Amino acid sequence: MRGRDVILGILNRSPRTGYEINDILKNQLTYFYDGTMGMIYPTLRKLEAEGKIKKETIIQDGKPNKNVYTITSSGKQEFNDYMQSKVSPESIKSDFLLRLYFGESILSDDQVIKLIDQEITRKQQQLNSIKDNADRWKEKGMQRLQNITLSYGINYYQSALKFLQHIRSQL
Amino acid sequence: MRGRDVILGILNRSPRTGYEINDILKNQLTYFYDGTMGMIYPTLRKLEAEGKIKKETIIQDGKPNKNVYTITSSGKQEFNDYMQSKVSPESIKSDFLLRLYFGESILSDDQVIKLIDQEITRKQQQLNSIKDNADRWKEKGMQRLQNITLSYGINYYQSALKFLQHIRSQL
DNA sequence: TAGACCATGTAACCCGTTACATGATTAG
DNA sequence: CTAATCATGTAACGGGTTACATGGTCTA
Repeated sequence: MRGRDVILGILNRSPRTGYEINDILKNQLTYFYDGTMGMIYPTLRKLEAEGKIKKETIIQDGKPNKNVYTITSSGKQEFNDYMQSKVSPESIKSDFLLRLYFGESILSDDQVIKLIDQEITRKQQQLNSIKDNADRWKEKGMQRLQNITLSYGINYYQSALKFLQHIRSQL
Repeated sequence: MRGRDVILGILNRSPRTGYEINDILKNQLTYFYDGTMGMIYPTLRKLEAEGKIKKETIIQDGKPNKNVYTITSSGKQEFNDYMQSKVSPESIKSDFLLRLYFGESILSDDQVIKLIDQEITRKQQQLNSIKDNADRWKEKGMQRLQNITLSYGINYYQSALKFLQHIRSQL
């Protein structure tokens, strides 16, 4: 699972600009793929050089020009190969948990509480954000399997929050 | 949160060999940091070159020699700086969810079921593995904050499993 | 008038992965 | 006799991040 698989998958649905891809990553894939703007353009460039996607420049009035990318048959081939390949295991990086792990006798009680409160706030914001977005997404048409990924995300944030609030109340 | 922070944090507790560091990553940090053997040695090498850690070679009989690494005061400084720095947001990469997201009209029903069943199996194994390990860890001495990270992990796997089993039963 | 949104890209760098390379002891 | 455990490293590569670079429109 590399950035190119994600981008190819998005373009496999419909042609998009780099900006739109960023939007999808931020709003629909947040809790299972963290791709940044800085990764999108270099990847699009490579994919284009390899002939996996095609660029079409659209001149706009009053707005910057946009480059719309379309997947080619060779790109579709690569995406299909990816979809049939072995699923790679999930990978999580939680700086929050790492600090708790190392925190004993390094962080003061106040610092620990602050750490947990901050994490609760972050998770709460993320939960709100995917919930807000879900409505717009549903209007534009959400597929059955995509709806499962959304519920997965909501369930994930909710259970993490419940746990964090529980331990918070115990100290 | 980079590999070096993790290694520095482990060595800040007590001197270790690369092999022992790997063991800790695999057994205690699995669900919030995915570091591989291939990352440990290069990082140890860099840290040593920078004077953040010191190597001491211990000649063993009947076993390969081992290199025990100890943190230096400059290494401690870097680790403390890390612990006081801003917490970076969690990042998750789930190939499983990505495939569900793209799966509509590409994967057959059978393939979707297989995907979910495989994920259930993986999560089940990870849960069993951290539970098994927790007993040994507790015997060797587990700190209060570390116990929170362990519970977090168990809670995470259990709620993911519950969700997956629920959607599995609905199709 | 400040901030958000639209919109794109490159060069240099860094971190980590992969592939390559070795080998003895111990438990089942 | 086979697999697991102990034990370490390097060279080359790749993917992604960071810093740098630009600028108009629209909304509060």
